Amino acid sequence: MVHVMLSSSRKERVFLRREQDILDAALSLFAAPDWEQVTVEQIANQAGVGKGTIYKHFSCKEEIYARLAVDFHHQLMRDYRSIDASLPFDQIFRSIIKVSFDRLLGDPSCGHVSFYCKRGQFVERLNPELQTTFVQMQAEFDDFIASIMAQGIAQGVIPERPVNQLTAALEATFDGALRMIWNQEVTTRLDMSVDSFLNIVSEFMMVGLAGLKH
Amino acid sequence: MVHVMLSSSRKERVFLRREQDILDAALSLFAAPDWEQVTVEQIANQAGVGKGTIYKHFSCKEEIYARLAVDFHHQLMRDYRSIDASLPFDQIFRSIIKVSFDRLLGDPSCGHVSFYCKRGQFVERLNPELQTTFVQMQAEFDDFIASIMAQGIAQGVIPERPVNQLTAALEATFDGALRMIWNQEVTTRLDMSVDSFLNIVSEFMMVGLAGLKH
Amino acid sequence: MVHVMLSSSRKERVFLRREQDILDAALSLFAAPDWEQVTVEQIANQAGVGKGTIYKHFSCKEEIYARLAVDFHHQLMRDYRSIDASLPFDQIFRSIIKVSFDRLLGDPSCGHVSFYCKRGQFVERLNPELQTTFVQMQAEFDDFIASIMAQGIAQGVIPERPVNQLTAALEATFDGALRMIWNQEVTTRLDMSVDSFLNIVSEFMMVGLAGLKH
Amino acid sequence: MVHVMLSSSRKERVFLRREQDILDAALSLFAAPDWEQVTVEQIANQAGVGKGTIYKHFSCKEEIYARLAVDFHHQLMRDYRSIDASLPFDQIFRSIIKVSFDRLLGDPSCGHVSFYCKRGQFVERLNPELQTTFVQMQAEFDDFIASIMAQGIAQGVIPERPVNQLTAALEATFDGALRMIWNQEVTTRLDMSVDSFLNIVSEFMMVGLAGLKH
DNA sequence: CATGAATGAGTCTTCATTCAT
DNA sequence: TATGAATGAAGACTCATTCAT
Repeated sequence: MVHVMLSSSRKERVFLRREQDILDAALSLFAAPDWEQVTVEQIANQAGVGKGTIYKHFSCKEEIYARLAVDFHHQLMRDYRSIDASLPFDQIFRSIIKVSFDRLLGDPSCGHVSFYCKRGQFVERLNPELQTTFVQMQAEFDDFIASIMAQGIAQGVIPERPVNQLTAALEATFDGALRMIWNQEVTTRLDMSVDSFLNIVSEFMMVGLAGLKH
Repeated sequence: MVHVMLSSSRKERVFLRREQDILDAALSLFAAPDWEQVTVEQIANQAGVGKGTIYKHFSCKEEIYARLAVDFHHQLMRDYRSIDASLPFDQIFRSIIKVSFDRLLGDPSCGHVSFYCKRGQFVERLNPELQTTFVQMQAEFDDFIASIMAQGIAQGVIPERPVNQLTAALEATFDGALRMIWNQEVTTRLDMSVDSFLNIVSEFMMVGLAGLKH
Repeated sequence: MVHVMLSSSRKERVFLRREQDILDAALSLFAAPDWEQVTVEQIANQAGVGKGTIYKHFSCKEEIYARLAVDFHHQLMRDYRSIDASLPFDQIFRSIIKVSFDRLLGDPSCGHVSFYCKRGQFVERLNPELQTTFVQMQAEFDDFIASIMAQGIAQGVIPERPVNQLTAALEATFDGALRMIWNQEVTTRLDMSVDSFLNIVSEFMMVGLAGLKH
Repeated sequence: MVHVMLSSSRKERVFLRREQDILDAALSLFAAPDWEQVTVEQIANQAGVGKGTIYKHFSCKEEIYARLAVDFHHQLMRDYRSIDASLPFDQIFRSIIKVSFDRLLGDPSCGHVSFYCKRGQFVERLNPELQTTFVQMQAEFDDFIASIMAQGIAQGVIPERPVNQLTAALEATFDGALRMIWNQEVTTRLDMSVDSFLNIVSEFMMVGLAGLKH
């Protein structure tokens, strides 16, 4: 009995491992500059599986992207939660920025995926289950940010305004900065190191946030 | 002889007019939400020309995008130059932001095009001539921004730092804000009007810029 | 030893039961309008067995159809044999028609299966054993019909002609009528009830058969 | 001017000829026993054109079948109209049967196509224009049959009943007979020549029709 | 020069069948 | 024996680009 269960569990483990192989393969391909042209066949080859196998794990190509985005979200939230919540606001804030950039830059494909999944109609095309997941992810993220902002307001470091107003420009800056790095505009056009760029952007965000009028 | 020349000249005018027709057609199609799926055939139909004619004017599909980006750049620069240079820095700065957003939001296709042309490897795939044009465009833009920043520094409104450091985060914020608007994140997720969003973002940029430490 | 035999016998019973489960599952799926798109996986799911199990019982998908056709043939023959052979010919004849239509229309999947198995090359692709079975089935059916026709001839109700000539047009009418019902031509295009249609067709067959000249 | 028009007309002629090539190719492939497995690529190869060319002429695979069915309908109607309408009913009736069988048996693919297009949901999946065409075709056919039947009734050869009741069983017999010939049941199982079979079937139809009670 | 028919490589997706556990 | 994951050959359809007229 135990043996049977182990055997069954093994099969399941192998299946899940292969699913991860596929996700890893996709992620590695999405890191390349031509990530938008990645085909299901390429993913299959890279994962060392047949094309049909992909469709045992994912109902369509976009579901792979979605799953990667979900995985990425969980990683990011784990990173966030590992930040010491007792630190003063500005240190938490900087940590969040740093952690976010680290994640997104550590693997360009993460960024590509996030970016892809933000495309108009992307979520709408997913199956209902995944749509719900995406909604929950957003809520989880928003809640976290809201709690941090509340702390900042309590500490008097940032103005007392609705959270969405506080984060609006931050998100914009963050997103834009990422894209500039991915597009290699930072190192070529701006001619500065990514680190310097991130320092400036972080400073900018901190100052901008604190300076938002009441 | 004269007749022939006139005839040739008229032909040439017709030819150029047709080129503009194609560009206009492409622009109008790129305004739709499904602009990424626009085909050469659709452009040809919209322009009222044959598909083959497109290739008399542009060596490939991407060249159309490139040409639109060039045209857009010129419009934007014209807008910029129409700003009264004698105003105080912060008014000029706000005007630039306003003018930029107006252009990019007034016509979604402009945004789509700029966005498309920033894709990795896009410029590299163009023919040398267009590549040069893109480099010049960038230089022209940089020069303009540099001159404005110099003014701000001279007026003591912004810190005395290299231009690229001053503009780095601004560009990021600007880009990110645009994308958020296009993706309809502003009106749905952040649940605020585009106008409110732009006000916050502009304020944020102004404050952030002024607050960049030495 | 005895224990082993019992065990084996039970196993065997379970195995045969499972085979019937598969056949039942297939039959139930073939009843739907999209029966031509039924997949092996659907059959396995419906039967509550694994896809691989199907291939322990049937060497290929078509063999399932073949087996269903065989089962159906036996049902039909049983129906036929339950008709009182001492009745006058025309009552027997009408009973046969009625029984046949009842069977084939009572369960659409029976019809779909018969129809499928009549497709060109279908029998030829089967394994020799099944081919033989099909030949025997046909022979059994032909013999039965021949005996009925002989009765009719003896009673002077139908002309004295070779059986194949007597049944040729009957079969055609019967087949065609079935298909018209399945295709819903009867209720839509002809705009009559299936019952009225069957009455007319039965009458037509009876009259046509009796009227075949010598 | 004339030259230009001729030139334009030539292109059009070539285009139409190629369309006919594709239809001819499809028709020839649909004649084979494995006609249900014919692929777009096969049609393209047979027609000597590229796969993409097919889609310049037909929006999808099923449209090819539909067009073939339309063409076939016109041929058949032309055949029908060439029958001398002043003949006595039973001669007209036999002519119609003969002409129909000749057409459908002269080219097996015609039959396959008619058969395919009668499949449930086939017409529903076509574009509205073709759906209308199919409705009109049916109406045209029905009108023709109705006029013939009216003649038969007027001559007192067949009972005075609604047309749909008169034709219901005829259609069934006709359809069934065709399928039996295509499936080679006639020559193998019934062991008679197609001609003999057709004679019997025609006789059967004539007798059955005349004998339908009031 | 203008045209649009022709092209065919490339895309996603399906499914009968196999085979290791 | 039962399983279901894996396979890969097809399949329908798309579209940027070419080229004969």
